[in-house]
Amino acid sequence: MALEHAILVSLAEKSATGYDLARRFDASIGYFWKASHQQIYKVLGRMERAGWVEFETVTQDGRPDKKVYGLTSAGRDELGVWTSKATPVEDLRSEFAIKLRALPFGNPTAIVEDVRTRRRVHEERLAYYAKSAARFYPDPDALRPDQVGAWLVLRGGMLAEETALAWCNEILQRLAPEDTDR
Amino acid sequence: MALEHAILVSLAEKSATGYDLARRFDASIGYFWKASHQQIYKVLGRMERAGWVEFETVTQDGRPDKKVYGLTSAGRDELGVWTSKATPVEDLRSEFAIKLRALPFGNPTAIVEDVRTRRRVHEERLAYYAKSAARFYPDPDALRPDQVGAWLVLRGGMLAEETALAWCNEILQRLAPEDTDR
DNA sequence: CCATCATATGCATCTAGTTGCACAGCATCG
DNA sequence: CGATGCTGTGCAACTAGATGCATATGATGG
Repeated sequence: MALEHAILVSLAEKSATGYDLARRFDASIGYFWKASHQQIYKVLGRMERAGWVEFETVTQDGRPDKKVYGLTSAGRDELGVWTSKATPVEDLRSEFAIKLRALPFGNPTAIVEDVRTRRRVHEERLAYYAKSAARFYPDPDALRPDQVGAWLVLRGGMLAEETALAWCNEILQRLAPEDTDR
Repeated sequence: MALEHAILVSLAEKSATGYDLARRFDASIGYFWKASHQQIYKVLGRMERAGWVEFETVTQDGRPDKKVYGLTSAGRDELGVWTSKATPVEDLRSEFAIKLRALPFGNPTAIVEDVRTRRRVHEERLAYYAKSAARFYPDPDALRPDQVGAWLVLRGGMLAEETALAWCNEILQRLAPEDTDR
């Protein structure tokens, strides 16, 4: 039920087409919640029928017509209702953890190799978030009030990637201590 | 596709009924991968048809009959194949992150209250993992080789909870600095 | 005596999300 | 000149997982 609300937030920040939303879900919000354009169109239709959003058809020349969606007052109300309810704490769900448990029954060298790959991915993501942070929030102690939420989300992403990285390093230290792994 | 492999690992450790597996998924493995008994029975059936597991029916008196499942050699092979392939790095997916982005459009006091609740949950989980670690692995520097995987998984859980906790504290420091939040 | 819990297995239904495919025009690159 | 990519919207089929319900027996607790 979170995609609905992710879209509400995104449209609250700025009206957009399904296509625009799909691109936002490839960036910014999408760092923490992925969605395909197919899924977005499907949910937008449902939200429109629920009266949370409405659209205006814009004719373009040279390009396909588009539907620009915006929030209705019911949509804004829903954001108030939703943020007033507690969000259940997510359960951990890591396929990789299962793989670690499979160590005694599987292919340890391949698993170590996998950890190295994963470490690289987390390093890249962390670097990317850090770059975004430096670019959009050069002075974190002087944020505009409307920036605080997005900043905290970015911080969450950085913390998560740092932790994932630290975990990879702990694993490598156990499983391949002979290698210089840092 | 991970539940199959979680079950394979669990059965590799020890043969079990669907009911037993469901209980394991309420504990140990289940800290990192939840599954309902319905889902487990469904997947066990599929795995049996695929030839990865086989069962022996055990008649009991006073209790319902049960099917004790164990790995076939094809099942053991599959664990080898699976651990030889890279596991894609999971995308972050946090409904709570969306809620943070909703700060300017929602109910800030309720959100702060939610963060406090979440902090408590993460504290409890961390304490629980730490207790398990102390109990089952009192000396982490002298683990048996077959314990290393499970230990590393537990470490991953602890790191994740510590990070979630740290994030909550950062958020509270921003949104409710007047409170003593530690 | 009734309710609930533990053991034990499963079906039916629904929803969110993935994957594949379709169509249409313009721009850009080789 | 052909291929690819961008803009733009969507349907169809499928899968994993969640939720609700069914059934059977024995033990325990109020």
